[in-house]
Amino acid sequence: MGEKLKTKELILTVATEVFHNKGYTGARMQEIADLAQVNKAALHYYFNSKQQLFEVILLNSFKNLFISFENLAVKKLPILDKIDFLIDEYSAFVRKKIQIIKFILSEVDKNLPLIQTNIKMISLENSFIDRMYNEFDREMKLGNIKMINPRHLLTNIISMCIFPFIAKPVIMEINKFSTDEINAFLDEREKYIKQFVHNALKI
Amino acid sequence: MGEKLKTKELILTVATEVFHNKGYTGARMQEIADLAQVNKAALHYYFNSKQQLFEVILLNSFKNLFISFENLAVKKLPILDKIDFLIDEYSAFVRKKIQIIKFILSEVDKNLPLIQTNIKMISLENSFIDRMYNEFDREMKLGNIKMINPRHLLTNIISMCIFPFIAKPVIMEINKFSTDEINAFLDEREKYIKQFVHNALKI
DNA sequence: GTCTATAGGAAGATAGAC
DNA sequence: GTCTATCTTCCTATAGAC
Repeated sequence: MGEKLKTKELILTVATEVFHNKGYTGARMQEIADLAQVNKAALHYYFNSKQQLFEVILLNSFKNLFISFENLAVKKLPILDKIDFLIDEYSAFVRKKIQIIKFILSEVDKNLPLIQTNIKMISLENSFIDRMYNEFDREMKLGNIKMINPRHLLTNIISMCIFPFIAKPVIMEINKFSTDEINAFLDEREKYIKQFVHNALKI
Repeated sequence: MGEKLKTKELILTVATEVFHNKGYTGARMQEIADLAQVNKAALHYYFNSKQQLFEVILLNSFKNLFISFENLAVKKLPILDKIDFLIDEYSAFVRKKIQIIKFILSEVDKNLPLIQTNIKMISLENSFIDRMYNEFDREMKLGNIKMINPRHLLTNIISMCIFPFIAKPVIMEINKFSTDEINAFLDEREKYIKQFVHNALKI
């Protein structure tokens, strides 16, 4: 039984890799079987169909992304320092999980009902997001930062942290960057995002 | 001869639609033929292979996106008003071209050499982007707005305008928005992006 | 230039031996 | 539980008639 669980998890691991890299329509059951060093029949034995295997992986990926997000350490810091900390955490997160983020963004549209019916399993009571909104609200009312809709503030920060990594090759072409230059540009972004957000929020 | 050109362009039009919606691996030559009301053989007669048809469409799409970007009206306005104008233009642009933007972002990675060898055909001398950078520089030196690396400033603005539309369903789930709520949220974003950028740049 | 017919192969899925 | 062999369907591409 130990061995059996191992096989199923091995398939899931390599299938995750393949789906993340190729997307649903680009993924091939044969490639997954080869990488897992099992036969195609084993894939169907454990997961019934490509669609069902994919759904397991999409939901896992979505949950992982959510949980990573939720588990961002929330140190007790002055609000602007905390925002700096968040920008560092988001940026590190994006660098590490860029492939999953791209996968989710490209597949989520066609599978929204699936995600919506399964999302409730993820506890979202008093979530990290809600706590951030509350904290933004409190600090604004205390007069520590400028007034701004907290949801748009967080959306702005996340957009600035994630989008350039998704659009890396396009930004590269627009700016006529070499490979070294685009990488240096992405590396220095945290500094400029922090500066930008500070300027936007400081009273 | 008139009719022949028409057929080729008809195929190109419907193929563009299909590739934009399904991506390369999801697109089917049969579907393109059906929508164009021609036979599959006609597709190969005009474009030789799926790959070559795709490459024509990817390059066209990339050029169109570039050109739309370049052709943004550059009215003579005070810098902060001009930035407001740009945010409006970018947002309208994203709303109209979201499908192309997603297509480019998902396909550009695997086809970077193709794009790089063909990008030179697009004139980029004294481009819109470069003129914006120069204008940002000038206004900063004049003391009209705060100092910030112009490339990061433009990247910040574009990220805030585009990313929420790409991540629409994810933002919807994170915020527990209904369909109406997420649409209202996206509609009101321009206002908050402008406010945010103003706060970040005003001396 | 456009069609029918079909080649040739790859894909997902299943039956049945072990 | 894992395999080989095979089915069926689908896909890209081509040959050849008109």
